Amino acid sequence: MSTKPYHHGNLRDSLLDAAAQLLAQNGAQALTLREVAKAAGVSHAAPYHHFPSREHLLAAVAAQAFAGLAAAMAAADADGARSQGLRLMDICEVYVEFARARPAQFRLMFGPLLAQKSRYPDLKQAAEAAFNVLVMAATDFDAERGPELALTGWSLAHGLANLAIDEAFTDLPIAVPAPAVLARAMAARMLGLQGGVDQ
Amino acid sequence: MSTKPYHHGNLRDSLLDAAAQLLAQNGAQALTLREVAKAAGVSHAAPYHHFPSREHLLAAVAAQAFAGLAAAMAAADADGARSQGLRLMDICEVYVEFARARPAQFRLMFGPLLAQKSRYPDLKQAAEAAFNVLVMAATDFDAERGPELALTGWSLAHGLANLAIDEAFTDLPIAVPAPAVLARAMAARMLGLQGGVDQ
DNA sequence: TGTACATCAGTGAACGCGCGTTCACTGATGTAC
DNA sequence: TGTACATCAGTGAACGCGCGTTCACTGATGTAC
Repeated sequence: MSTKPYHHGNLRDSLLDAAAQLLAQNGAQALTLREVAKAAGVSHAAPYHHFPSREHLLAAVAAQAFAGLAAAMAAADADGARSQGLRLMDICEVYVEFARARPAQFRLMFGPLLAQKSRYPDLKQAAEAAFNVLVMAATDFDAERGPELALTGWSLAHGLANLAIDEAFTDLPIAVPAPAVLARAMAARMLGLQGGVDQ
Repeated sequence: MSTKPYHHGNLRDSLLDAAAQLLAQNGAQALTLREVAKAAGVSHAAPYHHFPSREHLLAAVAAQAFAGLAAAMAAADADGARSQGLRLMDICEVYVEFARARPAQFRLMFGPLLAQKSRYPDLKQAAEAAFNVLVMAATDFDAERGPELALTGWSLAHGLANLAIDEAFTDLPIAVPAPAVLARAMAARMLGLQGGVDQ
């Protein structure tokens, strides 16, 4: 494996991996096709055999990220030992922590660059699958108000996530708990629960 | 005034105006110093007599935008005929509508480009002033839980605003009310009010 | 009121840079017979 | 099993582009005396 074959064999996946890693390091702005190709060990024109343009590559990276977010939320929802309310709080916390752990991915997923998701069917499908995890969990909690709760919880977690990764909470004139704590407390209040962290 | 004097007289303000307009049209990404200078009717090197760099110009634009947001929120809070709860709902609605009316400005204000606001004291001050409007309104509603309510309301409105301008609500498998309606309903639920739009 | 002169606010040419994308090409692979 | 050949997946040079920034300059302004 130390020799470098002319044909890579799995270049598409290698490019995606390299892009995801560069994205995490430098942000979407600085993610250039040439750097991705270099990180994958191929010439800078090679990616064009696998992606029609830089934006298509970014869309594929975003789709993978949505799959990861959906899996993390589904895992939080699957812990059957906890009440459905606590599971929803878990989901919100997972959402916020996902953003904090991968801020550049998170911005790419929801940001303006890929706003027209209908241009990338795989991306659109992945985004909807993630949202559906939340809708179903909220419907399990309250069959009637499910969609409304999902929208509210999403807004809450999304706002918190964005404010946290954009450093809006630093140097604020009031005391601000850690994002994960905030996420649970806000979710609890939204659900009409007592709002404690450990119940 | 139709003649063009060698000395502009008020170029700094003209550049800010031109930048704000170009920002609204094309987004921060496409806002180049050269375009701003052209829109203001000067050569592309002239801005350097007023701003040390492109980023400083953007920071000044963002500071102005924060002042506008603070003023809009303060106006919503100043309607003394309404209960403090309704005023908080107004503030949330104003926040979301501000984002929808000026999405590029909104992204610039909170986005990663200007995340380190301490590098731009005027910007930092303007951002804090806007936040303080919300904190004070929340404290008027509930003296003890003021800061907590402000953080929750901010997250809610911020998430809603971002999701709305990033088109996350289009083509969703569930019905989604208009952002302004959502903002009021979510704020009402957060405050423990009955949640109607007109009360 | 004039005048010398420092300072300020413009101009326009030029620099270096890295980017996305295209192109003709070449080496490797797979398959029909 | 061989062989001819189409197809695929790379290479590396080149293109055009627009950007932020720098620089020497020049015209306008203001002020001390």
